[in-house]
Amino acid sequence: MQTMISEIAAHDGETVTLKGWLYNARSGGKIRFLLLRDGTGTIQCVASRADVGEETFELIDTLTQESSIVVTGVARADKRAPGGFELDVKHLELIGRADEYPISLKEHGTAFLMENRHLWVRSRRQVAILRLRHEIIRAIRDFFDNRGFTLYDTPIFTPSACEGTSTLFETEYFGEKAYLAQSGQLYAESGAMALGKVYCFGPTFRAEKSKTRRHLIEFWMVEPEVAYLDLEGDMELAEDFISYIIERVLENRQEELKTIERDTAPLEKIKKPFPRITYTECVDIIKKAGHPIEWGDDFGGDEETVVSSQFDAPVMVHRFPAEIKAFYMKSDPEDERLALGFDMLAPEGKGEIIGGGQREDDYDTLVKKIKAHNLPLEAFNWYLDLRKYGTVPHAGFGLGLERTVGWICGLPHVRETIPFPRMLHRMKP
RNA sequence: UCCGGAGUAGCUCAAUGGUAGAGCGGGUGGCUGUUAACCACUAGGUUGGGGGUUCAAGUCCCUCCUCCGGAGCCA
Repeated sequence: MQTMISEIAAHDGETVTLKGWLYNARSGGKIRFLLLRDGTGTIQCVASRADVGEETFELIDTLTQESSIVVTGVARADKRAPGGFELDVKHLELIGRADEYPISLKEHGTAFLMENRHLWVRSRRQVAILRLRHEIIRAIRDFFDNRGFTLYDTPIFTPSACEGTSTLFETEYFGEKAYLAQSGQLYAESGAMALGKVYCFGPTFRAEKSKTRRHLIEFWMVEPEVAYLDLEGDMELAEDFISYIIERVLENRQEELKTIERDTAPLEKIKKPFPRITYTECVDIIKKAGHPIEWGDDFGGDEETVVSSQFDAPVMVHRFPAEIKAFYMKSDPEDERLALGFDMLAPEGKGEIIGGGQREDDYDTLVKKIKAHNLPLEAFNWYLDLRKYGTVPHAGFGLGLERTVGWICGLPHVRETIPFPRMLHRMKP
């Protein structure tokens, strides 16, 4: 029977079998220290010539880093051991001898680590980050599932753009042009009219030549869409959503946060309600900070940081100029120049993690907006049907998973938040 | 795509235009409590590719490639 290293404390004094990989080895004259990892943790195994016998002792001296081994021995609490417990080895079996492992315990450059991403994921830090990603995904699903949302999977092959602005990956679909989805939103809107409250959650693709610490070419996005919801309700939903994710991570993943040396104080400070400020107020804040900006300009990374650094919690900026926002956004009835949309900016200068808002629900207005954005009307016939057959006010948003993971983990770059990041000019391994 | 920086041993980095080096990793040996162990010895190089200047180029010039950082666009 196999015992996982994370559960070793429950087996103090017992004989257990651990299965894993050799992380590091140190030797004394007649004693060997083997650091074993199994994906749940690491433990120091101690082997003496007298305990394991001549043959096994010599085998141990030939073990290379990352060789897979099965070790049986007695678990024992020991202050000298990293992790508090160690294993007195009785038997050791070599499963697969590793070739010279490229990733040593010393420092490496980013390029080298990215080229060896398939091996890099074994390292302690990467394991912790991937577990945090998993926790965040589970929290996302639980949040919506517990609130009566239905998962509504949207297609990845799509016949046309949903926003004219971003660049799409073009591919071929049995002789027809097809594009990889850059958002599931328009399809999710059809789900809201069928099921009331839905969300889609999947990979999305943007062929933008973006080369920054916040961009991936392929990234995961969760997009809720709710019938009979307005902008204010949408912002409340987003605020509850983010609060829930943070709460879950702090509750379940202290160990991993410690491993990656994340200071949790900024996360613990996050409490509802989140600040809500209008785009127009934002422009004033940015101007006062000495950045040149005019009403009507979109925010760059620096501008976002100026705004978000003024608050402990994520800040929601709403009512952007309609001109710089997508065609499907509803205009503010109190000021037609404004769109009923919002962005949520993460604290600590991590930038936009959510974009969303209320959708245009009037048929004629939507047709005008599609035309004004120079988009082909016929591609949106099905979408316009949603306004033709029982239109209702509705709203939703999209959350970028990798940016959220990067923020919560306190990482400077999103490339470590997904097992195999697809970036500009990098598709290997 | 634009602006900046960098490519030297498996990895991280040194080397005034004048004989390419260290630490780690690998190999061999030593050590009974190591914590990225330590000590000794040892192997390991077309200095990113191509062209040029020079008596002489890792070093200077041109060009291409790759990577890193930033900008724009966006989640």
